[in-house]
Amino acid sequence: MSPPLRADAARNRDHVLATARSAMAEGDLALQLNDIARRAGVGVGTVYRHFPTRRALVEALADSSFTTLVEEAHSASRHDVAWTGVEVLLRALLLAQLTDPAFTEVISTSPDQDAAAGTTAHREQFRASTRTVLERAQQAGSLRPDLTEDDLHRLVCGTAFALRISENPTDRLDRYLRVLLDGIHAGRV
Amino acid sequence: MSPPLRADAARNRDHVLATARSAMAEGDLALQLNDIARRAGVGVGTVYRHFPTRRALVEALADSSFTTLVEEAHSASRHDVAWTGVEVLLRALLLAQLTDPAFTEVISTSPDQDAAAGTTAHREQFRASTRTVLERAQQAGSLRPDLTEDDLHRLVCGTAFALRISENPTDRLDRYLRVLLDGIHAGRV
Amino acid sequence: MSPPLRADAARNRDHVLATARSAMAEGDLALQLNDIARRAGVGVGTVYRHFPTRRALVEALADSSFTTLVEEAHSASRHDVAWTGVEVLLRALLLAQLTDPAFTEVISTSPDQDAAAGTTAHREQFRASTRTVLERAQQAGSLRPDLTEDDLHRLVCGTAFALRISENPTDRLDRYLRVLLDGIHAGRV
Amino acid sequence: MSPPLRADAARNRDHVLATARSAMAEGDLALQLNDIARRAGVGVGTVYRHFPTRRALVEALADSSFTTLVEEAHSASRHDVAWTGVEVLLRALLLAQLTDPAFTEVISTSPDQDAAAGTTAHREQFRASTRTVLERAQQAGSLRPDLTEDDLHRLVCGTAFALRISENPTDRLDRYLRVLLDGIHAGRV
DNA sequence: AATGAATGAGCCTTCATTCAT
DNA sequence: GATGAATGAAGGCTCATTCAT
Repeated sequence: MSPPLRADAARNRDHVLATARSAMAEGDLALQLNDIARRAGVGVGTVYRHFPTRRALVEALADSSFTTLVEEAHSASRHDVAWTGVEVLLRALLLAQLTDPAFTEVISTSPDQDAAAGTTAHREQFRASTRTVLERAQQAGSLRPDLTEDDLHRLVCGTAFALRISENPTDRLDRYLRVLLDGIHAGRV
Repeated sequence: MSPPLRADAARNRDHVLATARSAMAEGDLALQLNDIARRAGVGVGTVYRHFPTRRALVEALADSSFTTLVEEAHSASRHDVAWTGVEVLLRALLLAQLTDPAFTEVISTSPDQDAAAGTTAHREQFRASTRTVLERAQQAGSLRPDLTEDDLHRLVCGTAFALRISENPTDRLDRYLRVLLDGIHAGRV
Repeated sequence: MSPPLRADAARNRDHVLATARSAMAEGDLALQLNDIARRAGVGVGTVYRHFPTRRALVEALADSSFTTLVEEAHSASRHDVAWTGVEVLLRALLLAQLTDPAFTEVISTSPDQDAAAGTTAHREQFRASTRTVLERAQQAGSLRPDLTEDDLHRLVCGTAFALRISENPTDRLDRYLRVLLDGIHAGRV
Repeated sequence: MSPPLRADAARNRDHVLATARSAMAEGDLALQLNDIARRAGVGVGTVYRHFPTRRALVEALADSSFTTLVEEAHSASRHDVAWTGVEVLLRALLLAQLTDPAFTEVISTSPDQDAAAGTTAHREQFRASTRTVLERAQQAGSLRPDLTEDDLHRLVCGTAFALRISENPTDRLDRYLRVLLDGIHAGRV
């Protein structure tokens, strides 16, 4: 659709992205375009050219996490054991959120009016895989039948939130994930 | 500690609080002191006198939810059936968050450097009750032994988050709470 | 409606107005609020408090010219000789435009969505007087019958424009005004 | 003076001009070079190469109106009836302004420091014809003797302005032009 | 010649906080 | 105590112009 970027432009764009990623990693979730420009040693205009809004930048940052996740979700949807698919999928989604604050923002938020095409596509693909995973597990009788794909999605976001407000998120990851998995398992109902 | 407020000052304070509560209820989570002052028909200075920081105002707003919750937690800690205590406590904590955004902010956040005495006290009392509830349930064998009081606390905040990013939080409350309760129940381990 | 300004606030407001008037007189028709603030030695916020938009400032600037003009127009509408009323009115309107660029902007422009109450009132009063002047002169047979009050209004704005793009506006004023007056006199038709 | 343009360059130039003309016709009087470039599907650099300043572009746009006008003015200067020459000339100048905003900008403005050769020439030719028309009419006793060519010029610009700030310029053209013509006719003095 | 990415000054506006009245 | 005017740092964004490709 759009022509490939010129080499120098691409380099700039990547540099801005890298800078933004660092900023977020350091906990600066505000991600102000002016600030990123300054940090990247680049004119504001350059940042605005590549990312007309803060949201556009966030989505671009989230892209790689999203790509990975989409693949993981797809393979999760083909696991021999349906329930294992659920486990794998949820862990992947949770891990992505612990790792990448930009991704967390995108995934915890309703789709943007004018999201990048890529983001919309990823979302759609991920939803599809999730739906498959969910249906298989429900048919296998291992997943509560009263949960929808949206529910799963949000419950994982909630778990990620619980981890985020904790001191050592990574240490607790397995425990909290286990709680979630046990909670959604059908056995108990 | 501080002298009782003059009657008119107290009236002002209450009015500001009421205004702020309305604002938050309407979804204005920014809660700008200037804005509140204007809405309350009161000078900015007045707001600042009573609530030197935004956080102070938020804590004041959260106070009544906190008071209620502390009572509920206390009575939960005396339930005949330990597990029922857990259920009651968690539901109360969850409900408070769905109802009162100010409370949500306070409870999802590490204690403030210079929090109001009341807030600190409430927090402590609530922690104590929670601890009791938790220990009783763990001794009764109904609650996973590997969960601490902090874990419980955060898991509920996570569940509240999951509800908050949903369309009709109230409709889903019971389902999500059930997931959480099943997840933390010891039966499965 | 709004409470009277505090003394110091009023002083500030006046100072900003004076600064803005100077700026315009010096030919700076852009009238940027930041710039005015700097020139006035006042915080930007102060300017914005008193004049939330550039237009509000312009209207405030135009106010005194408008007040004078409205009076002149009113007395013009009571002249014994209807045609003299026309002459007086048009000269007054023309002069106001040569003297006050802010007034020129307001009067050459369609009424603002949210104009100050004063501006709207002035406009209305001026229109009314103009209408009277016009009707009397038309009934006396001295003014072309095919001209409306809007036409008069705009023709004067046009004449003011002709003067503005000239080197020595004031020197030409009488000549251009004469051309206009002769042009709208009925005698010739 | 400058070498003839390469064919493709000429095509580009024309295309930019056409785009700019459309933009102005649509009421975009700002005429930002960046914007024009984008609309024309051409690099900014290309626009800058052909038109180093906004003004240069405006003058280029005005060129064709100017050419036509110069011819009309010339033929007006040869009318049998001197006064008719005045009528024809003024109407032509007025019409050009109603039709072409670029021309209006050029003609209402003092000659540019570094105007294109063509513009300067056109101006000169137009001035010459106007002077002729004016002198003949004054000698014939039909035009006020106290008007200079500059006066005529500006009075027409003023009339154009009056029309421009009106709702239906074209509907009023004849009336306003009549007012002007009657105003400058010598009969009345 | 053409391209269009980059620049960065600079305007607009908001808002937390202070302090004279 | 209450008031609300003043402050000005700070962030958002645009756009004329340059220059490497």
